[in-house]
Amino acid sequence: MTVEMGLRERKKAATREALIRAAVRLVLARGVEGVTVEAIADEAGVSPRTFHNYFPGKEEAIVGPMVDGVRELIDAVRARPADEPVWESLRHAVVELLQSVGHLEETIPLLRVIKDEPALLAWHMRGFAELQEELCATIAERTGTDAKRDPYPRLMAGTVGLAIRVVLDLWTEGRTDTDITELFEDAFARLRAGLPTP
Amino acid sequence: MTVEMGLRERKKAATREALIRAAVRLVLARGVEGVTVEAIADEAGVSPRTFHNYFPGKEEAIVGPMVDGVRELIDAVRARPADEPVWESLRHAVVELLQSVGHLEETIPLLRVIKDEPALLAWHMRGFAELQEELCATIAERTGTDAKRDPYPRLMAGTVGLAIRVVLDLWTEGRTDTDITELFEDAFARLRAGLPTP
DNA sequence: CGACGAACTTGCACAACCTGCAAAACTTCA
DNA sequence: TGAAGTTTTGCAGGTTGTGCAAGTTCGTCG
Repeated sequence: MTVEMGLRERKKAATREALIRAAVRLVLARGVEGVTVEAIADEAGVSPRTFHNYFPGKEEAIVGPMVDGVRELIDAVRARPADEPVWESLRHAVVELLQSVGHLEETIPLLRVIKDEPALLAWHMRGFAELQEELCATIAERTGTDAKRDPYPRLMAGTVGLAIRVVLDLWTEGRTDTDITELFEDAFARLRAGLPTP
Repeated sequence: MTVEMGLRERKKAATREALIRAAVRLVLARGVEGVTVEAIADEAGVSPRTFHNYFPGKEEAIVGPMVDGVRELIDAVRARPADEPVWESLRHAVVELLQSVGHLEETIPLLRVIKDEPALLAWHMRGFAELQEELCATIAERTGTDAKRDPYPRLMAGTVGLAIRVVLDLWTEGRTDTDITELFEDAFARLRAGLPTP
């Protein structure tokens, strides 16, 4: 995947990474209101102006990890064998993603902060919307449907997004001790079955 | 519904309404970037400071109509007979809402602007997230499930939200000439059937 | 190697945003 | 009418986000 990036692009990626890390760390420590763009830039060792070359605002940087995760999911779906049923491709890709989630100790508090802060939640949701749009395109491609007219690929993409979101929510609230993968499999299966009353 | 509000509250509601109208009109005319809070406040006949007493930023005002629509949906669901199956209550409530949508000529362009502007899309999606949370509570109440542990009410609320969003998207892009209500019924039915391949 | 062109960083300036605070205007109720 | 409570408004001040131009670093070709 990471094929021979020149020093230039490596540096750029590193800066982006550093900014995201700094943003997340500071927000977890001081809360969203207690963090300024200047502080994040400082922590990452660049000027505030440079921060704005990477992100329009601090929200985008904080939500950064999620957006990156989204990219991975899309790639994972694309990497599945082309003759596999779409449902299965999606299920496998999500499970892979959930199992490879690092920083669990950091992810949960971050999700909590996001949920509590309207501005963060907004950008987080937008990230999901983006995911669904790309997923939709991928699905349409696979199934040979027309994403512009047929509701099918959109509904499918939305269903996957929904399952992920619900599982993440439940998991974040910590009311369940079930494994997150299992939680997802359950939710996904229910949706595939038309959500029968339990 | 509007039960005997004193002059005070009526004025407040009117101001809010005026601000939303002003915001939407200006945005449709000049685009998001071309509109300042000051201009919106001017158009509505109040001071900029007053604008901020009602909305934290212009995004919230622009997305206002959608949020209000959400409230109506929740009320409509609550108004359905308690012994009706939840699926049916939801379906009826949404259909009622879709049929009572006024300002069609204004709604479509507004949705387009929202879709194109990241900041607006973000707040719009957040509005939907709010909807789903409230819907979830209502559904949990109806079905006697525990929204904190059981994925069921969340999945159901999410499914409804998904159907609405997909239909709105398709409709906004204007690629279809199907009636929006019919579009929704179709999407909803598919989801209830577990989204079979067409 | 060396030097040129492209890309990235930075400071500066500026307009807009948003919030707290206190004074003024208005509504409510007795 | 007058007291109590609510809303509007101006002001002050910190934060945000972007365009521009100058400086710096990287890639490449002679």
